[in-house]
Amino acid sequence: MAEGHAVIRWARRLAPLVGEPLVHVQMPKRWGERPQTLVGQRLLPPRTHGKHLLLPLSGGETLHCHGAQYGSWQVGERPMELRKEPKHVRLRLDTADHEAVFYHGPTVELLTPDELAAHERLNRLGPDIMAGGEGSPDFDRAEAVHRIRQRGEDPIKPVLLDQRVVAGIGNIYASEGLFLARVDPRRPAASVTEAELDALWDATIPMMWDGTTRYGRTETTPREMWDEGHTRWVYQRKNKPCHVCGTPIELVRLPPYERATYLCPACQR
DNA sequence: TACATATGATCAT
DNA sequence: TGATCCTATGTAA
Repeated sequence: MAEGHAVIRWARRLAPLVGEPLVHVQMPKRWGERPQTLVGQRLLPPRTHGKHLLLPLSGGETLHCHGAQYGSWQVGERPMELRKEPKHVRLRLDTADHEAVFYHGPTVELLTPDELAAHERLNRLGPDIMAGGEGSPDFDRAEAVHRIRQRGEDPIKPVLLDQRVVAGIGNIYASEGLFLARVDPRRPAASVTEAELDALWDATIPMMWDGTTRYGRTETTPREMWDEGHTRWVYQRKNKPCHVCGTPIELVRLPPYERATYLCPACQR
Protein backbone atom coordinates (compact mmCIF):
# COMPACT_ATOMS: atom_id res chain seq x y z
CA MET A 1 0.00 0.00 0.00
CA ALA A 2 2.63 2.48 0.99
CA GLU A 3 5.89 2.70 -0.88
CA GLY A 4 8.07 5.75 -0.33
CA HIS A 5 6.20 7.94 -2.78
CA ALA A 6 2.91 7.35 -0.95
CA VAL A 7 4.44 8.27 2.39
CA ILE A 8 5.57 11.58 0.93
CA ARG A 9 2.01 12.13 -0.21
CA TRP A 10 0.85 11.58 3.35
CA ALA A 11 3.36 14.10 4.64
CA ARG A 12 2.11 16.70 2.17
CA ARG A 13 -1.49 16.13 3.08
CA LEU A 14 -0.72 16.98 6.69
CA ALA A 15 0.28 20.52 5.67
CA PRO A 16 -2.95 22.17 6.90
CA LEU A 17 -2.13 21.09 10.46
CA VAL A 18 1.49 22.21 10.49
CA GLY A 19 2.22 25.09 12.84
CA GLU A 20 -1.18 24.96 14.50
CA PRO A 21 -1.64 24.01 18.16
CA LEU A 22 -3.11 20.57 18.74
CA VAL A 23 -6.43 20.73 20.53
CA HIS A 24 -6.96 16.97 20.80
CA VAL A 25 -4.77 13.90 20.40
CA GLN A 26 -5.95 10.30 20.36
CA MET A 27 -3.53 7.39 20.55
CA PRO A 28 -3.77 3.77 21.63
CA LYS A 29 -3.91 3.24 25.37
CA ARG A 30 -0.49 1.69 25.61
CA TRP A 31 1.04 5.17 25.73
CA GLY A 32 -0.91 5.93 28.84
CA GLU A 33 -1.34 9.61 29.56
CA ARG A 34 1.39 10.87 27.29
CA PRO A 35 -0.95 11.99 24.49
CA GLN A 36 -2.48 14.47 26.92
CA THR A 37 0.88 16.18 27.17
CA LEU A 38 0.80 16.79 23.43
CA VAL A 39 -2.24 19.04 23.54
CA GLY A 40 -1.14 22.61 22.99
CA GLN A 41 2.00 21.60 21.12
CA ARG A 42 2.39 22.44 17.45
CA LEU A 43 3.04 19.94 14.68
CA LEU A 44 6.30 20.79 12.92
CA PRO A 45 6.85 19.97 9.24
CA PRO A 46 6.65 16.19 8.70
CA ARG A 47 9.71 14.26 7.54
CA THR A 48 9.96 10.94 5.76
CA HIS A 49 12.63 8.29 5.44
CA GLY A 50 11.66 5.55 3.05
CA LYS A 51 8.30 4.25 4.19
CA HIS A 52 8.56 5.86 7.62
CA LEU A 53 6.71 9.06 8.52
CA LEU A 54 8.06 11.26 11.30
CA LEU A 55 5.96 13.98 12.87
CA PRO A 56 8.06 16.27 15.07
CA LEU A 57 6.26 18.27 17.71
CA SER A 58 7.15 21.65 19.16
CA GLY A 59 7.79 20.09 22.57
CA GLY A 60 10.70 18.05 21.23
CA GLU A 61 9.12 14.63 20.91
CA THR A 62 8.40 12.94 17.60
CA LEU A 63 5.55 10.73 16.47
CA HIS A 64 6.76 7.83 14.32
CA CYS A 65 4.26 6.15 12.00
CA HIS A 66 4.58 3.23 9.62
CA GLY A 67 1.70 2.02 7.50
CA ALA A 68 2.89 -1.39 6.23
CA GLN A 69 0.32 -2.63 3.71
CA TYR A 70 -2.83 -1.30 5.29
CA GLY A 71 -2.10 2.04 6.88
CA SER A 72 -3.88 5.10 5.50
CA TRP A 73 -4.42 8.74 6.42
CA GLN A 74 -7.53 10.84 6.24
CA VAL A 75 -7.03 14.58 6.52
CA GLY A 76 -9.79 17.16 6.38
CA GLU A 77 -11.51 20.11 7.95
CA ARG A 78 -13.21 19.69 11.27
CA PRO A 79 -15.64 18.26 11.87
CA MET A 80 -14.79 15.35 9.61
CA GLU A 81 -16.80 12.19 9.12
CA LEU A 82 -14.52 9.22 9.76
CA ARG A 83 -14.03 7.01 6.74
CA LYS A 84 -13.56 3.92 8.90
CA GLU A 85 -14.72 2.50 12.22
CA PRO A 86 -13.37 4.30 15.30
CA LYS A 87 -11.76 1.05 16.47
CA HIS A 88 -9.44 1.20 13.47
CA VAL A 89 -8.02 4.59 14.44
CA ARG A 90 -4.34 4.36 15.41
CA LEU A 91 -3.68 8.08 15.75
CA ARG A 92 -5.78 11.18 15.57
CA LEU A 93 -4.48 14.74 15.64
CA ASP A 94 -6.87 17.69 15.79
CA THR A 95 -6.12 21.36 15.36
CA ALA A 96 -8.75 24.08 15.63
CA ASP A 97 -9.71 23.77 11.98
CA HIS A 98 -8.41 20.42 10.75
CA GLU A 99 -7.96 16.84 11.78
CA ALA A 100 -5.75 13.99 10.63
CA VAL A 101 -6.54 10.34 11.29
CA PHE A 102 -4.20 7.38 10.75
CA TYR A 103 -5.93 4.03 10.33
CA HIS A 104 -4.63 0.47 10.65
CA GLY A 105 -0.92 1.16 10.56
CA PRO A 106 0.97 -1.21 12.87
CA THR A 107 3.48 1.38 14.08
CA VAL A 108 2.53 4.49 15.98
CA GLU A 109 4.93 5.55 18.69
CA LEU A 110 5.85 8.71 20.52
CA LEU A 111 9.62 9.10 20.79
CA THR A 112 11.73 11.36 22.95
CA PRO A 113 14.77 12.89 21.23
CA ASP A 114 16.95 10.21 22.83
CA GLU A 115 14.66 7.42 21.74
CA LEU A 116 14.59 8.78 18.22
CA ALA A 117 18.38 9.02 18.08
CA ALA A 118 18.78 5.45 19.33
CA HIS A 119 15.98 3.96 17.23
CA GLU A 120 17.38 0.74 15.79
CA ARG A 121 14.83 0.25 13.06
CA LEU A 122 15.26 3.82 11.79
CA ASN A 123 19.02 3.90 12.16
CA ARG A 124 19.65 0.84 10.07
CA LEU A 125 17.62 2.08 7.09
CA GLY A 126 19.54 2.39 3.87
CA PRO A 127 19.73 5.61 1.86
CA ASP A 128 16.31 7.03 0.99
CA ILE A 129 15.45 6.61 -2.69
CA MET A 130 13.29 9.77 -2.43
CA ALA A 131 15.93 11.87 -0.68
CA GLY A 132 16.34 15.49 -1.67
CA GLY A 133 12.85 16.01 -2.97
CA GLU A 134 11.48 16.20 -6.46
CA GLY A 135 13.82 17.82 -8.94
CA SER A 136 16.80 17.86 -6.57
CA PRO A 137 17.60 14.20 -6.00
CA ASP A 138 20.04 13.56 -3.20
CA PHE A 139 19.91 9.78 -3.11
CA ASP A 140 23.22 8.36 -1.88
CA ARG A 141 23.96 6.05 -4.80
CA ALA A 142 27.43 5.14 -3.61
CA GLU A 143 26.13 3.94 -0.24
CA ALA A 144 23.32 1.99 -1.95
CA VAL A 145 25.79 0.33 -4.31
CA HIS A 146 28.01 -0.54 -1.36
CA ARG A 147 25.15 -2.19 0.50
CA ILE A 148 24.02 -4.06 -2.61
CA ARG A 149 27.53 -5.41 -3.18
CA GLN A 150 27.56 -6.84 0.32
CA ARG A 151 24.64 -9.06 -0.60
CA GLY A 152 26.73 -11.16 -2.95
CA GLU A 153 24.76 -13.93 -4.60
CA ASP A 154 21.32 -12.92 -3.33
CA PRO A 155 19.00 -12.08 -6.24
CA ILE A 156 18.91 -8.35 -6.84
CA LYS A 157 15.15 -7.89 -6.64
CA PRO A 158 14.56 -8.96 -3.03
CA VAL A 159 17.74 -7.10 -2.10
CA LEU A 160 16.12 -3.91 -3.39
CA LEU A 161 13.13 -4.57 -1.15
CA ASP A 162 15.32 -4.81 1.97
CA GLN A 163 14.90 -1.41 3.60
CA ARG A 164 18.36 -1.74 5.14
CA VAL A 165 19.81 -1.61 1.62
CA VAL A 166 17.63 1.07 0.05
CA ALA A 167 14.73 2.72 1.87
CA GLY A 168 11.46 3.43 0.14
CA ILE A 169 11.26 0.93 -2.72
CA GLY A 170 8.34 -1.49 -2.55
CA ASN A 171 7.32 -4.54 -4.51
CA ILE A 172 5.77 -2.70 -7.45
CA TYR A 173 8.64 -0.30 -8.07
CA ALA A 174 11.25 -3.03 -7.64
CA SER A 175 9.77 -4.97 -10.57
CA GLU A 176 9.02 -1.88 -12.65
CA GLY A 177 12.45 -0.33 -12.13
CA LEU A 178 14.35 -3.50 -13.01
CA PHE A 179 12.27 -3.80 -16.16
CA LEU A 180 13.11 -0.27 -17.26
CA ALA A 181 16.79 -0.85 -16.45
CA ARG A 182 16.62 -4.14 -18.41
CA VAL A 183 18.08 -6.09 -15.49
CA ASP A 184 16.91 -9.64 -14.74
CA PRO A 185 15.58 -9.65 -11.15
CA ARG A 186 17.14 -13.08 -10.54
CA ARG A 187 20.70 -11.94 -11.08
CA PRO A 188 23.11 -12.02 -8.16
CA ALA A 189 23.16 -8.61 -6.51
CA ALA A 190 26.92 -8.28 -6.75
CA SER A 191 26.87 -9.02 -10.48
CA VAL A 192 24.77 -5.99 -11.37
CA THR A 193 27.13 -3.38 -12.76
CA GLU A 194 27.39 0.18 -11.58
CA ALA A 195 26.07 1.35 -14.97
CA GLU A 196 23.06 -0.93 -14.63
CA LEU A 197 22.38 0.36 -11.13
CA ASP A 198 22.65 3.93 -12.40
CA ALA A 199 20.07 3.06 -15.05
CA LEU A 200 17.93 1.59 -12.30
CA TRP A 201 18.04 4.73 -10.15
CA ASP A 202 17.56 6.95 -13.20
CA ALA A 203 14.40 5.06 -14.08
CA THR A 204 13.05 4.45 -10.59
CA ILE A 205 13.42 7.87 -8.97
CA PRO A 206 11.39 9.90 -11.51
CA MET A 207 8.89 7.06 -11.79
CA MET A 208 8.28 7.20 -8.06
CA TRP A 209 7.96 10.98 -8.08
CA ASP A 210 5.47 10.71 -10.92
CA GLY A 211 3.52 8.29 -8.81
CA THR A 212 3.46 10.92 -6.12
CA THR A 213 2.52 13.99 -8.03
CA ARG A 214 1.04 13.22 -11.37
CA TYR A 215 -1.47 10.50 -10.78
CA GLY A 216 -1.63 10.06 -7.06
CA ARG A 217 -1.62 6.33 -7.74
CA THR A 218 0.90 3.66 -8.50
CA GLU A 219 0.79 3.91 -12.26
CA THR A 220 3.98 3.66 -14.22
CA THR A 221 3.09 3.50 -17.91
CA PRO A 222 1.76 6.21 -20.22
CA ARG A 223 -2.01 6.28 -20.29
CA GLU A 224 -2.20 5.16 -23.92
CA MET A 225 -0.54 1.88 -22.92
CA TRP A 226 -3.12 0.91 -20.34
CA ASP A 227 -4.72 -2.42 -21.15
CA GLU A 228 -7.54 -4.19 -19.36
CA GLY A 229 -7.06 -2.05 -16.30
CA HIS A 230 -3.30 -2.66 -16.17
CA THR A 231 -1.35 0.54 -15.68
CA ARG A 232 2.16 -0.81 -15.31
CA TRP A 233 4.99 -2.16 -17.40
CA VAL A 234 5.15 -5.65 -15.91
CA TYR A 235 3.69 -5.76 -12.40
CA GLN A 236 0.58 -7.98 -12.35
CA ARG A 237 0.76 -8.44 -16.12
CA LYS A 238 1.57 -12.15 -16.13
CA ASN A 239 1.29 -13.61 -19.66
CA LYS A 240 0.37 -10.22 -21.12
CA PRO A 241 2.61 -9.03 -23.97
CA CYS A 242 5.60 -6.92 -23.00
CA HIS A 243 4.97 -3.30 -23.94
CA VAL A 244 8.41 -3.16 -25.56
CA CYS A 245 8.86 -6.49 -27.37
CA GLY A 246 5.60 -8.43 -27.08
CA THR A 247 7.08 -11.39 -25.19
CA PRO A 248 4.70 -12.70 -22.48
CA ILE A 249 5.50 -11.29 -19.05
CA GLU A 250 6.60 -13.91 -16.50
CA LEU A 251 5.87 -14.21 -12.80
CA VAL A 252 8.60 -15.65 -10.57
CA ARG A 253 8.99 -15.85 -6.82
CA LEU A 254 12.40 -15.26 -5.31
CA PRO A 255 13.81 -16.06 -1.90
CA PRO A 256 13.76 -15.27 0.92
CA TYR A 257 10.09 -14.24 1.02
CA GLU A 258 8.89 -15.55 -2.33
CA ARG A 259 7.12 -12.34 -3.16
CA ALA A 260 5.70 -11.88 -6.63
CA THR A 261 8.24 -10.61 -9.15
CA TYR A 262 7.36 -9.83 -12.75
CA LEU A 263 9.77 -9.62 -15.66
CA CYS A 264 10.09 -9.72 -19.41
CA PRO A 265 12.42 -12.66 -20.14
CA ALA A 266 13.49 -11.09 -23.43
CA CYS A 267 14.12 -7.49 -22.35
CA GLN A 268 15.76 -8.25 -19.00
CA ARG A 269 19.14 -9.95 -19.03
C1' DT B 1 -19.31 -18.05 1.26
C1' DA B 2 -14.71 -19.30 0.83
C1' DC B 3 -10.40 -18.58 -0.72
C1' DA B 4 -6.30 -16.41 -2.69
C1' DT B 5 -3.60 -12.60 -2.77
C1' DA B 6 -1.50 -8.38 -1.26
C1' DT B 7 2.08 -1.95 -2.74
C1' DG B 8 5.23 -4.78 4.70
C1' DA B 9 7.69 -6.20 8.40
C1' DT B 10 8.94 -8.63 12.75
C1' DC B 11 9.70 -12.45 15.60
C1' DA B 12 10.58 -17.29 17.07
C1' DT B 13 12.95 -21.25 15.99
C1' DT C 1 12.13 -21.19 7.42
C1' DG C 2 7.74 -20.57 9.14
C1' DA C 3 4.26 -18.14 11.91
C1' DT C 4 2.15 -14.08 12.75
C1' DC C 5 -0.11 -9.45 12.63
C1' DC C 6 -2.88 -5.99 10.22
C1' DT C 7 -7.34 -5.55 6.51
C1' DA C 8 -9.17 -5.01 1.70
C1' DT C 9 -10.27 -6.77 -2.65
C1' DG C 10 -11.06 -9.76 -6.39
C1' DT C 11 -12.24 -14.29 -7.92
C1' DA C 12 -13.94 -18.93 -7.44
C1' DA C 13 -17.32 -21.88 -5.79
